[in-house]
Amino acid sequence: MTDDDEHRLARVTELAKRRGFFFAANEPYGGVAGFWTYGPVGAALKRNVEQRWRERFAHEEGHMEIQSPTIIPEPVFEASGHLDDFTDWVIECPTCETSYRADHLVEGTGEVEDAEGLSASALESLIDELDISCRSCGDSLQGISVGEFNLMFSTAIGPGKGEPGYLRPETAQGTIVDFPRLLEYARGDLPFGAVQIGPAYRNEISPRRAIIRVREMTQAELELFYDPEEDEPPLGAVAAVELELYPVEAQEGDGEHRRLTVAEAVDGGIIDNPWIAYYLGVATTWFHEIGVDPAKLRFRQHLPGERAHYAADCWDAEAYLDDDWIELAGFAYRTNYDLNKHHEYSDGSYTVFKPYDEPVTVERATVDPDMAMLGPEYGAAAADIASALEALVETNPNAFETGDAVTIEAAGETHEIALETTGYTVETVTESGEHIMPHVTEPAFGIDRLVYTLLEHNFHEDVVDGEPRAYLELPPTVSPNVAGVFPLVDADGLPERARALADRLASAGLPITYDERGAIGRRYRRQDEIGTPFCLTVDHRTLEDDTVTLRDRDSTKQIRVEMVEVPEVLRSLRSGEMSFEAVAANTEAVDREGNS
RNA sequence: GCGCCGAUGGUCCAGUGGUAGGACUCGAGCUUCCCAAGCUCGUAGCCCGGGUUCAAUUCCCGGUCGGCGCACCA
Repeated sequence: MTDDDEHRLARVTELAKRRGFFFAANEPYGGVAGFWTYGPVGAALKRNVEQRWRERFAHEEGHMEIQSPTIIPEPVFEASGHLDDFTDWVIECPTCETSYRADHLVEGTGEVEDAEGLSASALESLIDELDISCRSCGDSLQGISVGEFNLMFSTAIGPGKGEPGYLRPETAQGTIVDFPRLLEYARGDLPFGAVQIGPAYRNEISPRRAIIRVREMTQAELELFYDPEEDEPPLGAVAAVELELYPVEAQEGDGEHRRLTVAEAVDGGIIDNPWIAYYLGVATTWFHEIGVDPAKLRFRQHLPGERAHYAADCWDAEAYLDDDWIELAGFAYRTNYDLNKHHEYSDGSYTVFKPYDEPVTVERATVDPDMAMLGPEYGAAAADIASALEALVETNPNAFETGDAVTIEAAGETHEIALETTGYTVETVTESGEHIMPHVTEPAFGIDRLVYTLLEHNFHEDVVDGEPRAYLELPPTVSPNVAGVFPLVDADGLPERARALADRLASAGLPITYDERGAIGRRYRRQDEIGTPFCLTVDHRTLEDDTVTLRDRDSTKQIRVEMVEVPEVLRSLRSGEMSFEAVAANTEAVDREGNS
């Protein structure tokens, strides 16, 4: 094994730049940190990863896919909590210029819990009162002002100062805010899911490590809306999937991973939310299929203090990359937090009508205050009195059953309201169902990190015929190309035959690349480096019997395939229906010279 | 944001106060003809701005970008 775990980030990044996976954007102008361009093969790889995700998490689950805007007006984020919770309070030591989160400093004294919600001035006075000093140089931070830093990119919508808006920090909010429409398309029925694949933006303080930590990323997020009382995931489908888990109790305890099946994790109470358990099972299988190394994948539960403001529980899928566990996806139980907030802040209704199995008949006390009487009598207080009556009938309908008048407090005074003025009645109503607020469980994937993971986990070096070789062991379902098509030599009419084959494959929708330049070995190596799983070579024997050699990237073995069968063979290799070994089992093997 | 280190062809590096060299890659040709062979030729570079200097890729200052550490990662 010549694989070397040293400096993998540097070597993968070098390969990525040289072969066109990704490179820093806007380089001719010096570039700005955290923005990357996907080159020709990188864009193809990323597109394939997105497509595999779409197939698994939207199509196969029967969910809808939408696209919402990336710019969202401020009120949405006021409701969602991002405006407050996405803002950090920052204080900088004037002596040594170290900056801190002001709320963390205050919390660190043990005097105040949860200082995050405080205002800048409140934090400043606390810092003064508690006489907090710089952890780094020890100088006092008294009298230093607290500034704010919001991780959302702000912008202005429309001319002039415009309406304040932000680039979305997650695709989720765009999906959740349009819940009322989505419910309509789901024909009012729970559970249903809506997915979105697209860009999200975070003004990271410190973008790092190539495309691992960026300011513009692509997310693939699924919002699953369900009734927590009734709806259950199809756990049976993933019950036997083995998960590498790192729950809170392990992180705080022995530090060991727990290897459990989905069923064991649910039954053992390790994973509380069954939907999260279901998606961890689905994701595990999917990660393995697209080329994440199973030995370098785990699911880590968020520690209580680590969770986002909207999450009741959260597990991250983490990949071991560059000597570190890096988050690839988050599986969050968002409860009804977001829907509740939008229900309250917006004009929309974020509830679902759940019919009962049988309609129920109930007696209900109601009031219908006679404003024609109350208005002239009480003037400005009339509206408050009406509200008080409505509140009273809900909390204590008996108050309307005794005597000819009810006594209520409104606008700071006590009033006696005649029973007939209240419009009090007890009616018999038939209720056919109730309005409930769905809960949301959200699998959210960072596509860029996943693409990087595939490169790093599948990067290998070996020796073929005495020459070192670098290759990417990408599964055929995600590799940028499925095959390279070559003439063995640039002579004897072979290029024409090879070109015709390439054209035919391209017409059949197969992503292939044609190359006739340089030595054949060099062409193989070039394809190895971009992860092309197969190469087809037209040689002199092709002219006699219409067969070509099919070379396997990982083993460098070759077999001969009938030219007419090539499109179907490649298609089944691409889709994963057939492995190279399976194809080779019924096919003539050939040696390095292409001979039987 | 802070600190340390770095930035030279497409890639990886060497080097210099008088505008640079190698390896690989890439292109043309010869040769070879199933795993980065060989030969010839060619294309192509000193991150940006300011300062010092007759002269700066080189020295100084600032910035940008990158790596690492700290902080941050809703």
